[in-house]
Amino acid sequence: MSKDDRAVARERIIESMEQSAEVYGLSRSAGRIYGVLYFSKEPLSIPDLVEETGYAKSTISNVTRTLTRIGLIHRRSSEGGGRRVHYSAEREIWIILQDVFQQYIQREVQTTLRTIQRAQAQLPDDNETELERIEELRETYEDFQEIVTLASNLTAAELREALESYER
Amino acid sequence: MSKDDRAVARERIIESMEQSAEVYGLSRSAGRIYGVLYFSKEPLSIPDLVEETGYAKSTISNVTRTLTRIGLIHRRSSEGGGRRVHYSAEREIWIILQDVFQQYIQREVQTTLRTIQRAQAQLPDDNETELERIEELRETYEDFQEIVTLASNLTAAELREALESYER
DNA sequence: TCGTTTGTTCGGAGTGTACCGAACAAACTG
DNA sequence: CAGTTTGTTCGGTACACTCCGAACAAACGA
Repeated sequence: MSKDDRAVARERIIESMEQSAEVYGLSRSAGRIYGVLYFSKEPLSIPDLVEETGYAKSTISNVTRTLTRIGLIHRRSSEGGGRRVHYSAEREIWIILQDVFQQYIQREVQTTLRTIQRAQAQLPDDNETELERIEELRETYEDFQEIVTLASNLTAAELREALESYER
Repeated sequence: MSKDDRAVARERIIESMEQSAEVYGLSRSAGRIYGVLYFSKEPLSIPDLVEETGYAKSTISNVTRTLTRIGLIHRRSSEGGGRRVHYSAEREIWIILQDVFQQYIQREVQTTLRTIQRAQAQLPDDNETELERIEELRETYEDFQEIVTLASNLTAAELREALESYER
C-alpha cells in the first residue's frame, strides 16, 4: 500500500536477483544493478546507478560492460548524441536464458563433443573398456546437443507446450 | 592405436571434464577425480585416486565427499566389509544433470517465485509500473517452474523426442 | 579557454576458495 | 600388542575475484 511497502517488496526481489546472479556465475553487484534497471521506468546513466546502488563508479562501469556483453542489459547513447550513456534492462528473461545457454552450455557441449570425436577417430577398435566408455559419452553428448539446439529455437511458452503435450 | 595414444585421448576427455566441472560450480579437482573414476574398470579407493590424480589425500577425501553428496559418484564399503572405501562414477550423465537441476535451478526458481508472490500479496493494485513489472516476472517464473518440473520427469531420449515431435 | 561531468583503466585491500601437509582416529596385519 | 594402512579434520598458503578509490581521457558548459 504505502510507498514504503512497495520499496520493501522491490528490495526483496532485487535481493533475490542478487542471489540468482551468483548461481549463474555473476557477482552480486551484477544482480543488483540488473534489478534496479529492471524496475526503473526510464534508462539510467552510470551516475544514476551509483546513486541507486551505492556501488563505486568503477564497479558500475565494469559490471555494466559485462552485463551488456552477455545481453542482460542494453546500452544506449543518450538522445542528445553526447557522451552520456544510458542502460536499460532486457526484460525478456527467456531470451537472456537462451543466450546464457548458447554461450555457456552449448559451447561447452560442443567442444566436449569435438574432443570426444577426435579422440575416437584416433583410436582403432580393439575392444576395450575405455573405448566403450568413450562411445557411451559420445552418444549422451549428441543427445544433449540436439536437445539444446531444439530448445533454443523455442519460446518459453512453446517449450512448455511441447512438454505438456508430449505423451510417453 | 598404441597404449600411449589411448592415454592421450583419455587425458583430453578428462581435461574437458575438468572444464565442465568449473561450469557447474565445482572445482577442477572434482572434474578430474570424476573423470578418472569414469574410465576406471573397477572402483577405486582413496589411495588409488591419490596415485592416479596426484592430489593430496585430504583433497581426495573432501572432494569425494561432495561428489558423493551430489550423486556424481557412489561410495561403496569394500567387499571385505572393512574400513576401506571404494568409489565408482555414476555413468548416467542425464541423471546427474537432472539432480543438479533439481538442486540448483529448481530450488532457485521456487524461492524466487515465492518471494515474488509474497511481494505481490502485500501490494494493493494501484496500477503502477512496478506492479506490472512484478506481475511480468511472476508469469515468467511460473513458466520456468512448469518447464523444469516437466523436464525433470523425462529421460534424455524422451525429452529429445518431445522436442523433435513438437509442431509449432 | 578553464572548470565540470561522465566513463574507463589501473593498482590495491579484503575475502573466499582450492589445495596441501600434518595431526589424528580407526581398523587391519604381523 | 606394536606397526601399518586408511580415511577425516584442521590450520595454513596461494590464488582468484569483487569491489574500491585514484588517476586519467573525453566531452560538455561557462
